[in-house]
Amino acid sequence: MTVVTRFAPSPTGYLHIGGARTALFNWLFARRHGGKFLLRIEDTDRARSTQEAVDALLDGLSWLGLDWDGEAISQFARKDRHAEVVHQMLERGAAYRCYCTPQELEAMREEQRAKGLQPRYDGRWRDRDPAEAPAGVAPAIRLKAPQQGETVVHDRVQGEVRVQNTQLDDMILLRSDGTPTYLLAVVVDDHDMGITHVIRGDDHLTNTFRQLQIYHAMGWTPPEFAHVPMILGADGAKLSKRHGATGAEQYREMGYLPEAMRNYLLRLGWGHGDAEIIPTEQAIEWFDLEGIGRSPSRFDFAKLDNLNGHYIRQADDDRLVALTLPLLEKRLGRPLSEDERALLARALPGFKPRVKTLVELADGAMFLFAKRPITPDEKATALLTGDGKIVLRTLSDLFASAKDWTAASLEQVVRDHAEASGQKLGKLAQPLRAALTGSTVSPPIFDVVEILGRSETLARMEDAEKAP
RNA sequence: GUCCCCAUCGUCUAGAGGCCUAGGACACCAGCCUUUCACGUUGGCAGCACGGGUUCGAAUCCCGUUGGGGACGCCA
Repeated sequence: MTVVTRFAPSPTGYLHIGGARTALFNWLFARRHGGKFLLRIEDTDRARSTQEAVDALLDGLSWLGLDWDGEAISQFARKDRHAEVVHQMLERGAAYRCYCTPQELEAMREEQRAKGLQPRYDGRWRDRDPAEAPAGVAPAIRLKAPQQGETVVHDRVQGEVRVQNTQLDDMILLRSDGTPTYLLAVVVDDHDMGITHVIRGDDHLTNTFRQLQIYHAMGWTPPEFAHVPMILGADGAKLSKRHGATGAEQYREMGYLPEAMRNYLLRLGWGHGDAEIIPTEQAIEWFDLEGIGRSPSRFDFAKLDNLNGHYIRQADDDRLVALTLPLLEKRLGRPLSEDERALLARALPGFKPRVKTLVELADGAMFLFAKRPITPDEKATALLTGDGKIVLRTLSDLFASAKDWTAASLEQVVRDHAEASGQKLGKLAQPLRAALTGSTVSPPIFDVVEILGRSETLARMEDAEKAP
């Protein structure tokens, strides 16, 4: 049997990070088994389902590198088929018409709650003669659910989960306006699309009982289910806007690499022995449902940062330049020239091991393009007084007469001077760093000197000397 | 409120009754490396929620308590 999985988000305007992990698991499982990964947009709520909202979803998935097979399917477009199935159920006596008004149902629920009961439809139209139907009321169609026994979900993550059928009521399948409800649409679509494995958030676990009843009523074979525990915020509460970034594209903006996100999301709720760094190729080889944990996990930025730093170090230089370019241009408010791009490319290796995100990379590289005189930060300024100025004067002279402008030879010049004058190298390097980068933290300073070039270096040193 | 699920270091996890003196990773602390900060490397801190069982033996099985999460719509 060929594996067919799906990701079925409703368009909320962005790809929720929990949804992203669900999509990743489905994608991985399909790729692992040489199956298909389908995408279905649950767009039956017309108000929310704008084109922008759908595009945001697709963008998020594309960024994460989760490619789906075939065209994305619109659930809304399938509403006639959903209605058709409900009418089949009506014909075979598995469903019935309910003429209750929303007000009547609300009153009923209110009464039940007052008695401390679980609010449930009491089945008042289940066996009632349709001839008693009030005139002018369009009926909703409900499932004639079993009233005895129990419904059991054999879940690949949660195990065997059972509920008494008395806990479930006769759910609405088709609204009085003829549109299908979510529970029904999902089942029909999953069946028609040939989905073999439904991997989704465990907020759907209790929905599964009702969906199973629909499968049974139609005589369809249900797919395998795997309900993945949810992702919580650092404080253990359900992940929400309050926790900051909930959308995948926000992570892109914060400078995370898609491969780092994939690795992080994979390890959040799934494990394979002691493996931590799991590139996607390896993940496809290893991914299984057995490795999914059963308890909810908390989102941890520190670990994401660590992973992102790792993947930045691994990343190809040209790619990093391309990704950082727009961030720099936004900061500078102008495009980078060819020369400046080359400068960035040469400086990149120095930044790679010291940044966790592309944003940090862009921030760190800004000094390269700053207009003279640069503005040193507080700590750097402190290094550029008294002794610092003397150091710069001396180094300026040494550099000015240097015949070979390379990091190695310039470093040798400074080292020789340090030794001759009995000073520690750091004593000389720090004022230099402050003068050239405006900071006390930077890539190796002689690399910076080489990359900046003779004239810019000497000019910045002079600026710092002259500064009050 | 009713029903369902869950419970190992601060966080993510390994653990399928004896391989557990509970392992790894992140974070944190210290040493080394070093021109800064990182990277790298060495070491350290830190956990089986609690209470009962079952068993020769329990982090692992059972029950309860507590705590957390989810579901209860003519939303998805």
